[in-house]
Amino acid sequence: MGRAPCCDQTSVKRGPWSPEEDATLRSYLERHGISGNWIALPQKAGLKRCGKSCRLRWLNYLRPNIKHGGFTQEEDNIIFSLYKSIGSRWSIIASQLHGRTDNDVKNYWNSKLKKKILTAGETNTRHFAPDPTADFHFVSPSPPPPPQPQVPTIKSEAFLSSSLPPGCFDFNIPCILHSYQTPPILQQLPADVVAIGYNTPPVAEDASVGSAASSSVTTDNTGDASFLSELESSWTDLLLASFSEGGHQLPAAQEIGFLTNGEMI
DNA sequence: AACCGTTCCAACCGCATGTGG
DNA sequence: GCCACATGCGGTTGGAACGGT
Repeated sequence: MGRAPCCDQTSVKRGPWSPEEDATLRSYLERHGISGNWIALPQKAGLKRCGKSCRLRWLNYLRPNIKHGGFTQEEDNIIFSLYKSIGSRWSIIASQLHGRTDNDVKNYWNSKLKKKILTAGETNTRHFAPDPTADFHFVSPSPPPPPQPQVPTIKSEAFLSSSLPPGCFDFNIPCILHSYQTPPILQQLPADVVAIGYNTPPVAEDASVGSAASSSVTTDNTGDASFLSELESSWTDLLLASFSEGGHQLPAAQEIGFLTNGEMI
């Protein structure tokens, strides 16, 4: 006995949507909005479609400001960076790209971008068509180089979170970006560090700095590092974690350690 | 022109998660 | 806390379009 279908499969139309159906759905939603019940919508709108199908059609195709096809290099970079960090969380990835749907991003990844990256990998390209003007550059998943010798911070610059890819922050806060050649000395971190991490052997097993078993060190000013626990340890991951945690109580100013196997992103 | 393989994308399916009673 | 239902999400599929032979 399988799962019960969400609607009567015999009385609903399936397959491609006709222009008339699109117009009916669009017109209904423009008049009534998405009032919270997709299941009841088809009947109210006079459509012989499953509610889930209506929802999908609206979200992926009819919704205003949807972009189709023509992904830019910058979008490629963002998709790859996020995929590398969080995997196939298409809705999250899509939320970082204005006007893109999860379905679109997923299709694009499966049909084009994955092959593009594999091709780039075969040619042993360290960087995948980096865009020098982009805020966010992608680093190909090549094996990490040997650990670097301990040297102090080599670069520090201020930036606004709004200069990061769209959606990373829903608010605009000043940040200070430090680049390290090696993991920072934890004891010297300022009190308002939100998240730090490194991808070399951990130096401390301490409740305030997270789990050594994950090969990462995390901390935040709220004392709650759990939101980072499932992420793989790399500075890229931690940067994204910090930026995607809009619900966290972030201080007015942040310091975020940032290391990518010795490379700046 | 006909056939065949490939690509691309809209749509479906079913599980996971959220929410209200 | 439990249950039922709605919604969200990611994997998969079907078929149209396209290109090569």
